[in-house]
Amino acid sequence: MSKTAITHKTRKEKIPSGKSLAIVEAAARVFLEMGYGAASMDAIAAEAGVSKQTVYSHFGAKDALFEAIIEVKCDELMAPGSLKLVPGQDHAEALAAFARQFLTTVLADPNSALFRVVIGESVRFPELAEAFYRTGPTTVTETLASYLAKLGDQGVLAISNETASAKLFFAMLRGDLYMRRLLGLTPEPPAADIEVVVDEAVTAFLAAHAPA
Amino acid sequence: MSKTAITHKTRKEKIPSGKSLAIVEAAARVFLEMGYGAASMDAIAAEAGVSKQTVYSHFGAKDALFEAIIEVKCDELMAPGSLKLVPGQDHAEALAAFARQFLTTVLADPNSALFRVVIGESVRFPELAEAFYRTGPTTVTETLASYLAKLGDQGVLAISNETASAKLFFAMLRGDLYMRRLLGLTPEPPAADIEVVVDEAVTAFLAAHAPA
DNA sequence: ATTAGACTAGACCGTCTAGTCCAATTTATA
DNA sequence: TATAAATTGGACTAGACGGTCTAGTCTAAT
Repeated sequence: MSKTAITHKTRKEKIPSGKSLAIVEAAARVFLEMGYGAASMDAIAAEAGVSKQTVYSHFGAKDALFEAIIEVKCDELMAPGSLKLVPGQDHAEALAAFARQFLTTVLADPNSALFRVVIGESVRFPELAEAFYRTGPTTVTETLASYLAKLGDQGVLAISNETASAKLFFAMLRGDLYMRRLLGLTPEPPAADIEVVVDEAVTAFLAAHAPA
Repeated sequence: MSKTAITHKTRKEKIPSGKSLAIVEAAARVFLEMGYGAASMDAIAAEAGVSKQTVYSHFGAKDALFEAIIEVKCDELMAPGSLKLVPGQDHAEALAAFARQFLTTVLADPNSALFRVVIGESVRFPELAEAFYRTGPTTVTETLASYLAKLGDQGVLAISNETASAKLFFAMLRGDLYMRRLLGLTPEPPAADIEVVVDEAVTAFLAAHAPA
């Protein structure tokens, strides 16, 4: 009697299967587009092509579904190993390639929508904001910082505080274009626009860290 | 009968008088704290110590009230002339002072809440996002750009594109601390924390624009 | 004393939404 | 095929919310 498993764990509780996946994807679309408040469970069920009850069977409540969606999307954001920093080449080009990947990812449509929603709901869902910060900025900063430390040791760059320098580099990348994306004032930018930002940042960064 | 003037324009339609002001302030508090969706007109009326009908007499509807509040707050953000760039002194210190003012303002509590709300509601209220961008980033960038152009002409700094350089400078200021404020992960920072960011940004900026 | 308009408190309406319930139906499993 | 589990669809509850309306108070000018 109404014992519909709240947490879907039949068999292997692996990756969300058919319906569950459909719900997650639909919810992601609706939540990211409309925000938490304006998104209705009916809309999500309809978008998933699934009955409302099924949504509630898989995820118990709206906030739980929202949290699940955001966590999934945060992981996806970093998942594809896309943010790889490959050394070996000339360091300016390595930095540029890294920056290019970062900006392309971060400025892409679903991701900037994700950021917007996380910021907008950071009061109601502080844990999500923290999780976002941890999987996003923190991770990526550490990656760059350890690379910068290496460059510093090799004397290629003058690095006194690799973490601070890494943060500064990302700050340079999050410039005007980034802000306009945050405010929804600009569509997903073409690669050329990104390249301009990357060039400026890399140039300035290298100048600011030129070895003595 | 029941012809309570929708737009309160008795006498001189000046600055919002008693009740009107109370409503604006209460609405600002509630909207900035809870966001548009979660804020209820009842809560605003209660917070203002005013009847609901009075709120509706002064501002016709929820969205109108919200837009009014955001516009007022955007203006306040830039109003106090606080963002003055005073030349004359040593240019490093002028830049630092400007940066200090900027960050102190932008990281202050009601202002970062404002930014959060504008971002969160940028889909529903695109005009507000645009207005925010115009009164905020655009204005401040122009101020700095014209100063940088002067420094460039004097040969103090190597400035090839003053607007791009100004944007880069602000990007450097919007670093990790800024991001954590956006996500609501940190309370209003003490002046010392701001000073660190300012120093790093100014140092890097000057290094990147050192004259040949 | 009258009048007009701002204001109040709260009832009220219609709508929307989260969440529940259930009988009927589909799907999967054994 | 038979049985159990998952799903459906839609009715339903309960409450919040935007917005309106009413009845009545207060104040200041006429």
